[in-house]
Amino acid sequence: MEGYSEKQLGIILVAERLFADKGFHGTSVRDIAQEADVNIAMISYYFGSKEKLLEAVFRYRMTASRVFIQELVDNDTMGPLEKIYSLVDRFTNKMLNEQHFQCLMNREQMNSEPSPVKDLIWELKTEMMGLMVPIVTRAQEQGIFYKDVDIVLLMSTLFGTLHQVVPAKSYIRSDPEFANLPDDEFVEYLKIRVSAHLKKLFKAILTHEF
Amino acid sequence: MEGYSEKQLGIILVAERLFADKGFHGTSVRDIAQEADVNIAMISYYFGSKEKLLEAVFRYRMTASRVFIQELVDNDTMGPLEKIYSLVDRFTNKMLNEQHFQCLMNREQMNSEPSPVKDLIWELKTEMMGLMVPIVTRAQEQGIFYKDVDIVLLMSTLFGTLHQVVPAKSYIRSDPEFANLPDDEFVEYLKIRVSAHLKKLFKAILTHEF
DNA sequence: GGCAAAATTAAACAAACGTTTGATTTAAAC
DNA sequence: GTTTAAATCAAACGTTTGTTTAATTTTGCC
Repeated sequence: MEGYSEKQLGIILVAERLFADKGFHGTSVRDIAQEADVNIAMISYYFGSKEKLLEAVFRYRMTASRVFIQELVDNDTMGPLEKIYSLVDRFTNKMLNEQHFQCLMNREQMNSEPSPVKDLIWELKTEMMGLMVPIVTRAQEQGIFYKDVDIVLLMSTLFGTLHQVVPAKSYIRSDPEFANLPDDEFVEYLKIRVSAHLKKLFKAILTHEF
Repeated sequence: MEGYSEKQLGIILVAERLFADKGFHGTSVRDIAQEADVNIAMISYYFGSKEKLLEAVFRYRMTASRVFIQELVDNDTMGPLEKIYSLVDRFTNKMLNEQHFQCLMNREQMNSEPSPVKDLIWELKTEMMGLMVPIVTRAQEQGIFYKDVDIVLLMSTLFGTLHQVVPAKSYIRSDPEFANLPDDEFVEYLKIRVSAHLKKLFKAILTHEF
């Protein structure tokens, strides 16, 4: 299914960024073609349509997400809290490395009409839940985690916080403290800060310790 | 500045819903006109343009948000934790009562290009922060709240979780447990559940108690 | 009733949209 | 070198877009 040429991948990455920045309908195929430096017709030629291009963007990133989840499942040597920490760490990294795609996903999940893309998001959410729930419930049965935890909403807290961080970036950056910090360094700083915040939150709510 | 006729308000509310459901560019003025049962020209006639209509939607909801914030500031008889609880309660209610607008705000804050609407969102965020920070820092000085709290990210957690709840609604609802619960009752159930989750989170992280 | 302002309408506007066409170039295979 | 398929292109396609026009109706006031 995969195996994109350099040109095709260029289109996908440009589309990802523009869809994230301006929305699907706010981005014209001419915008994409111009920024990706290809002829307009190539988009239909390669992907069939603008809609299908959006799906291609999603499939491209979501296969990576699947691998990502599987790695977490396979690594079964850690204790529950370490597992949660690792999960938080990796999600934080993923989110801030894939800011455009995460914005796009945040946008698309709000659409009211059903679509193949919404189905993909739903699947991914279900898989994430299937990853998280067993870790927590097993630890609860072992008495390591407390029981009065709303796992579904805790996932909403995790993803909600991470999604919120992207638009909050410019807000946090407006602090003169970060005035002349290069953008990539600021992102690295953010990763550490966000991950620490989330770990503290999860530890407190799950173990009642600090 | 306010004082909309019934017809104008009808347009604003329809636009709010459609912008939230399909995005600004995904919604045509013809869609709005049809659902609001007015002639297409009335939108330009009343609001000037589609863009200005979006701004009108924002101004309409945000004046209410300002009042909302001021009420919280004025009510100064509570202790810090009660204040946080009240804040969580009211934000949860607001979020689930204004789902369309909150979706819309979530969408618009992601746009890359500056706009009057983005400025409004920025202002509101700043005001929210100005409300939250004094409550927490004062309680920290009094030794009631712990100091190792990232207030900015805690706000991201609050709004992120709440924003995430709207798209998560259908996910939670898919549980057979809620199969034949009327939608408004389900929303009331959600309010209680979300508010309880957030209070637990805030109490744990701020007071180290449960 | 008559008048002026506001509200409402159908129709038309140019611009932008996603997509397709048909011709042309490039690449690969024999 | 010829042939065949893939890639690329400018141009044009028919829609849909947001907005405006100019005519008509409704409204409020004297």
